[in-house]
Amino acid sequence: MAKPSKSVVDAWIALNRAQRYVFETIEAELKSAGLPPLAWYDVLWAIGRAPGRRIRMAELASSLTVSRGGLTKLADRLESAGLIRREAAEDDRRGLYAVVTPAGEQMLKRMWPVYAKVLRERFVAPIRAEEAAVIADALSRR
Amino acid sequence: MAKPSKSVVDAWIALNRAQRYVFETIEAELKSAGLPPLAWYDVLWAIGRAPGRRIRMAELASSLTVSRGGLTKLADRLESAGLIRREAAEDDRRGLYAVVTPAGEQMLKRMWPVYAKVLRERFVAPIRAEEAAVIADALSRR
DNA sequence: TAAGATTGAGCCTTCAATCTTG
DNA sequence: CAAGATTGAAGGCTCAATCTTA
Repeated sequence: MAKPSKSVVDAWIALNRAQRYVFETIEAELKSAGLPPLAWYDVLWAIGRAPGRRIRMAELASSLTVSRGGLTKLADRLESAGLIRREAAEDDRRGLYAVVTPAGEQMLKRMWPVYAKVLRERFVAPIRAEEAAVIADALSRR
Repeated sequence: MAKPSKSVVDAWIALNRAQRYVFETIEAELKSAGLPPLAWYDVLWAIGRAPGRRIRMAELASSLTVSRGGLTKLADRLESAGLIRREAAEDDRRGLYAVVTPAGEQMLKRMWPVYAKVLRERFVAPIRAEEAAVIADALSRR
């Protein structure tokens, strides 16, 4: 029974370290700029991407790979901060649409440069562009 | 000011998805085999790697990239389960060494096949070996 | 006063139970 | 009864405060 070779385990460890390192740097930079955590960016971005710039809670949860209960509470925090709104679905009274408010749009624009800067300095710079392409391609293949 | 190109952001997103996917599969397989979470494996493995097969709490924490407080509690759980032991350091009465018990060694041996199987099937198979090498190399370069 | 380790508070997440509507 | 969403309980993490020894 073939075990994963050492280099594969190394790749897995490296994947974890790299992910953690970049993520923690982004979080630290956002915090020191007085901005909300990356998870908030993801929510705002995912809603904005959806057709009609609105999305059902359940669908948003699965696109963010977070549990439904988790999204409900995450959305509560964003809504308290005035960055999103939940609107009743006109055709299905069980459902809600998440929508980005103007303040949410603003926040997205303020967060992006910080986020982008970290990706540029800690992800693009140390990892060459061609490698990034290989990684993106390989990791997407599932 | 150059923004990260689309492919770099794609690589970052892919990195996150891949890491999460493999991690969650490992956790699910361990759980369904009645075994402890991956974090426990990491602790046991890190102690076993250290010179003398023992390691100070603070050093263990930093090698696992977890906070000291977090490690104290994680170690509490492993110790309650009889997998590790904390021994007083003979030369510095402030310090403790974490040591793996025989039951801990056993556990490591039971967890590895499950862990390895997921890496083989979900990480090695979809990502080709040469790519894994590129990824390991690129991601380690920091 | 600093360093090793632990503790308590607070935050965020998941899971299972609940409520409402289809 | 099933599906969308929320709620409460429990688990685990971080941070700051604390205790002990150097």
